[in-house]
Amino acid sequence: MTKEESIQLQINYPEREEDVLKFWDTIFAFEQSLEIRKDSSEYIVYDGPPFATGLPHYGHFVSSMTKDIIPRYWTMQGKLVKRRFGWDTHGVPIEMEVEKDLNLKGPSQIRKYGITEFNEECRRKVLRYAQEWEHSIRRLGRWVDFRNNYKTMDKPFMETIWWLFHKLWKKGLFYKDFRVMPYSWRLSTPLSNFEAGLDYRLVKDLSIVLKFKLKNSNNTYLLVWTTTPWTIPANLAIAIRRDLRYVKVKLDNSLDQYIIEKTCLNMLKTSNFSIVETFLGQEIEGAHYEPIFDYYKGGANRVFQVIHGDHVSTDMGTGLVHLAPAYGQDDFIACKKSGIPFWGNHLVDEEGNLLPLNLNIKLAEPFLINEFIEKGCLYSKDKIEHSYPYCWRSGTPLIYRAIPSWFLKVDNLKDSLIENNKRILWVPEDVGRKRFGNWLENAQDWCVSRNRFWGTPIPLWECKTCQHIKCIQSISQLEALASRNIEDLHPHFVDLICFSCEKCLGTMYRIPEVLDCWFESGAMPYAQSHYPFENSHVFKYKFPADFISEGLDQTRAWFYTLLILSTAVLNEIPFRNVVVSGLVLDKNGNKMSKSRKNYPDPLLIIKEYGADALRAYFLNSSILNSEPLKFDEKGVKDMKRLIILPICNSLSFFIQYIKIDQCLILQNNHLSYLDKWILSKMQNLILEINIKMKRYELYKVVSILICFIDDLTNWYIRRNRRRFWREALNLADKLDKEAAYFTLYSVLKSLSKLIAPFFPFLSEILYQGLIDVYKEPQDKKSVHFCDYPTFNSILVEEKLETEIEIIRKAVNVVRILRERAKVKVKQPLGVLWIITKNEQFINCFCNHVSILEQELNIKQIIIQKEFQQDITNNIGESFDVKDSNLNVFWMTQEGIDYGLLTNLTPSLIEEGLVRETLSVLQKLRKNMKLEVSDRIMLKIGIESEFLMNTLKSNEKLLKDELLAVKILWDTKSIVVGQDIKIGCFFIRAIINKLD
RNA sequence: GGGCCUGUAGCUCAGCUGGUUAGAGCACACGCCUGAUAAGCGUGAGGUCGGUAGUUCGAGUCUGCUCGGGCCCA
Repeated sequence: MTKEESIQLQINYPEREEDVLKFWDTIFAFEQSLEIRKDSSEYIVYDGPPFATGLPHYGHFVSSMTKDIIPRYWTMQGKLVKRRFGWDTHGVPIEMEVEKDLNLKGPSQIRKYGITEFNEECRRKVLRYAQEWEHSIRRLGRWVDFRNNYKTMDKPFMETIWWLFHKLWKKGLFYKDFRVMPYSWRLSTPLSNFEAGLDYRLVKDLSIVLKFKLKNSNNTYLLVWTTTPWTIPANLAIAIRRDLRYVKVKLDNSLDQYIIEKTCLNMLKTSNFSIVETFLGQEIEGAHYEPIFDYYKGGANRVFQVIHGDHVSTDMGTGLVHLAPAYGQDDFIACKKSGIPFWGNHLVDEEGNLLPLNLNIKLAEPFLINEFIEKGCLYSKDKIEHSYPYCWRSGTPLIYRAIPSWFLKVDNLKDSLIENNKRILWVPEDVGRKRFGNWLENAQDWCVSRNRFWGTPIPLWECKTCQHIKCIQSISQLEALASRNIEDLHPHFVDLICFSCEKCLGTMYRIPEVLDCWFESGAMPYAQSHYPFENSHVFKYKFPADFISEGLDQTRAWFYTLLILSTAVLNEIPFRNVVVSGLVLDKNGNKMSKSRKNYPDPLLIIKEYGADALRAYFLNSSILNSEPLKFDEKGVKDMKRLIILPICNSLSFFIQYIKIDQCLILQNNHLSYLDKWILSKMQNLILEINIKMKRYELYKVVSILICFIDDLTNWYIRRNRRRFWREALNLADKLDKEAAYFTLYSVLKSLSKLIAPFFPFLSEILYQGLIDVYKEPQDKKSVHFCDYPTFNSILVEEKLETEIEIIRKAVNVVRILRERAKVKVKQPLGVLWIITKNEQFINCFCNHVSILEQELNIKQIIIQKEFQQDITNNIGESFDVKDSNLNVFWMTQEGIDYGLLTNLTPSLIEEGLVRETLSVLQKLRKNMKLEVSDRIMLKIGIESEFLMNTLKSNEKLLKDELLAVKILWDTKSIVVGQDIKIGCFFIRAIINKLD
């Protein structure tokens, strides 16, 4: 590698990554990495399937990275880690998109258009970004099998879903009930909660307070608040909260007494009243009242009474809330808890007509108000402004409506869910213990049916005659019943199939609902292998997963459905370890949004800084500890600077000199103490990273790595440069040089393997660069085929590490002293006193006195227990201690006093000038982009006779250091060029490269 | 409305079980170093640790309340 090439490596690093991609292709690296572990035990990872209806965003990059690091790590640990990509293909997003594309509004139009055509359109469109996904994920460096992928719409996948459904059906875990859902009366269809959130508008609505007469009292009324008068005919109960304080008030000018929550008294239109009684809500719980309408009279035992409702608040209204379980989610839940059922006869039809009046609910409101007035039960009428959901397709206000639905009983699973969850390692712990734990504690039955078209049909056939229900568990079973082949399991195929009822010989039709697509992703461990129809013998090796990782938003989604299904079917945990990632926000902490374009294209970021820089950025944040990340391009740039470039530079440094030295014998018999030190540091790094990885604390890895890189580049390499370049004139020098090469080579080699899981490209570049110059017998074609480095305690030198730490601190202190004294490091100084009573420190400084002298450019270092002002050594010209004023700067740190003598002697000044000149001329060499081994001819022009003499008397040194074959001395004015400042003098210099 | 997370320097964040004078990186200013490094190192300025009330000899840390931000659920 030439200098030019090494610069290329840094500047075009992202292009080098692309070379690596090509290299991997040519050697079939991913396939090969699996092949070499084919006889090993498996480490199982599951891929949570994403939707390919949009391009991958940063969140996907984060989880793709995580799902790459962990498999790479465990592969290098000797496991076989198969990685299969999965696609989610069913659900609301794709149906909505296709509806828009085909300009269809709602189910009736879809039916008219044709479910077959609609579903086939969904099938065509759902994977249209799959290519882009594959490209992005490949560019990120993730190794995953796209070819052998699974899709939730595949026939085998869907068949397993049926089998699973049947299994739970047999256990009696499904039941039919109502679920209150957002409902568009304009389109006559329930909407998903997601769709309901699409169009919230600020609107003015009626806000009325009604009087409900308490039973068995002549004049006591409950004051009940509502903003939906049209639901009053469907009233079944009134909710209070047990813990709130209610009052009974008596109006001054009336015999009426009203019950209202104490802090809601301002809802009374008058202040002329007196409080008769104060009591807790629980005291009127169970009280019966007289309904305003009698549509539901006699419908059930427990109707028309006061019950507890968790949702009752005092912010608005009266603290008493009207409940119509058919038309409100809270209403339904509160009633269900109190044993008040909704039995299915609606007062509002599917088009939104209030049946008793045969008028649309909104148009009916004025008539209802009149009726309230006539019945004498309207207490007050107002308008309030609030936000209310509208139908995103038709623009009409949504209502809530009880829809017949199928539920999975979670209640009897709850204890097992909680127990099983304790066996899962969550990162971070709190998400599992608290967030997920609490969610499990309060787990509600899961509504698994959806009123949609593009999904896995619920495999239930119902007899039109006797309502008998049959659950189908396999394609062959259905084929037998239908006496024909079934090519596909989507509704537009299987809904055509009916057969005769085994009970009454009536005809059985499939129920219209499809399954919640979360059921499908939760069933992915079984369905991806078409278990148990195929692969049943290997399933036990594929379950549970050792590892999964997704975003925090999956707590109640994928993580939950995986656990529910595995608990229900096998009473097993579905995964042993899970890393929960946070959300990627834009630079300012806002949600990233495609339409606002408030973030840079991920592929452009990769093109600019490299995939490994992006990976390092994510890895270094706490996003893998579930915390949100404000994405900032600058952070990616920093990672390139702190990790990518130093490692590239270390490699090019090594290669540069080893190429010059040509013959190289790697040996380790003459290691210097710094060699031992960096090797020891490397062992610690190996140990720490392995610990973090086994705890799945990925977010702690990068900071440890950055410290090591600093040790390597800013101390080991910098301190040892001379060992690499100096000519080895005798055997000792030669052995020393070899030791240096050996050390740096082996450290970089270990580093390449160590970082391979995290930075697959950088590690490959490093590894290939190393084996290109020297190949060891155990070397592999790719770094990713290697075993992960293991900790070797024999190489650990604790005492040495401590000593170097002390020395580095001392160097820093004295640098500060120099700065305060305003003396550059280039200017040699005579004496440094280090005063300490600590024996350990004294030993340490004595052991490494030469390193201090070099680092600090000081002639004599005096280490003492007490300060004694005797300068015994000759430091060029001896100081006249008695006559001259010693100028000493002092500083104390950690019990050590440092005293820096700043008096300059002529010889010190001379040496400083020479160093200054050398530095300036080296810079000139560098600016000319000379190779480090290029010989030059130097022409130098100097005005000052003093400087001229000084430099001339150091001519040999100048020639050696600058690789100058010849130096021509001249007066400054003769030499063409810019003035260069040396101390208080000026020179000019011209460098000519010799061939 | 509920659960969880979060609030520390201009920005991004460390600060474990309470314990001297609250740290790092970026940015800024100044300086230094360089025979790999389009790099690196040092110094400086900058904070009533969201607010408040408590517990304590002692609170950024624990508790209550409160304000702001986020995610999920309703």
